[in-house]
Amino acid sequence: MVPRLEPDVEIPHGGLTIGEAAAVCGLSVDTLRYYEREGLTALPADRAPSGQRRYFAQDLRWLAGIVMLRGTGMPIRDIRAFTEICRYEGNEAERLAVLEQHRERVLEQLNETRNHLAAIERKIDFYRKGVSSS
Amino acid sequence: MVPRLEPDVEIPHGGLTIGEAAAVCGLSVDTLRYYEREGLTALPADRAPSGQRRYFAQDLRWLAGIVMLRGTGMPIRDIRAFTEICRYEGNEAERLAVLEQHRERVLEQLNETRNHLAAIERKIDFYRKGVSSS
DNA sequence: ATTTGCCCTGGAGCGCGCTCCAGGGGGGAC
DNA sequence: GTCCCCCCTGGAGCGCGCTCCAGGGCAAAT
Repeated sequence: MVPRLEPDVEIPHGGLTIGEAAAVCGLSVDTLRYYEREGLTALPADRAPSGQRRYFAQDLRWLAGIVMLRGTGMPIRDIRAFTEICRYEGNEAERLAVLEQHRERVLEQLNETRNHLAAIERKIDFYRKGVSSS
Repeated sequence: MVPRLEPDVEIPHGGLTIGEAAAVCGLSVDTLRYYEREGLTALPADRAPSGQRRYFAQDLRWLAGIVMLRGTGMPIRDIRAFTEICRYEGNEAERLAVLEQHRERVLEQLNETRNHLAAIERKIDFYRKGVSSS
């Protein structure tokens, strides 16, 4: 299952079920529940009278953010910490610091990947020459 | 411990001990033994008469390759398979195919990371404006 | 009324990639 | 000799991020 972001999805009045929300953000139902248990959601999901979770636009937006952070390798525990500080207002500077620090790590990682990739491409070239000339 | 490649390292006549080799390629001693057990080395490492492993230039070059593949996210089992086919000669085309396929995956992953990163940077900009204007 | 399908919870299980440990063996420095 | 440090093996343990399961419920469709 590939996480993705579907920014303009029609949300019915009663909200989306967990299955629908999962489909929208490209996560599994189990993962969504797991994230909630782990404190990665701003608030526990709303419940229908029957006890089923219901997801609304802001939930999906938050989830999209989590998908980005996870997709760039931020560990669950760090996302939990970030979520934690996002619960209160007035600490935007702190949020900014977390994001900027994460950005640095991602850039480093991107760089390393590019270097490794270059090495792999050198190897590919090597084999291409060998294969084509044989 | 950060994996790295140290292409021109002086190798004494008797080869490097596992600790030295680990230091050179930026892996732990345990990891080196683990890789060998898992069949990620071209051949089991040479042994000194005492039974200790000894690493030579070609071992380090092979390990550097593994570091690149791991560093770009290739799973252990795939590296094992690749190592397997590299044990025989005459299947350079197959090796090439594996590397090219891996290259594709890495490029995809790189792209996704870049997209997520862009989203994170938009968020950063958002907070920067908010923070600086408050 | 029964079937079907998705939902719930708590908790166990799993695949990955190491990492650590116990128990033991050189082998060089002092 | 005796430290001390690094090496060996086999096997257990671990942190992560899910993923799956049992046992049960609601509710719309047939």
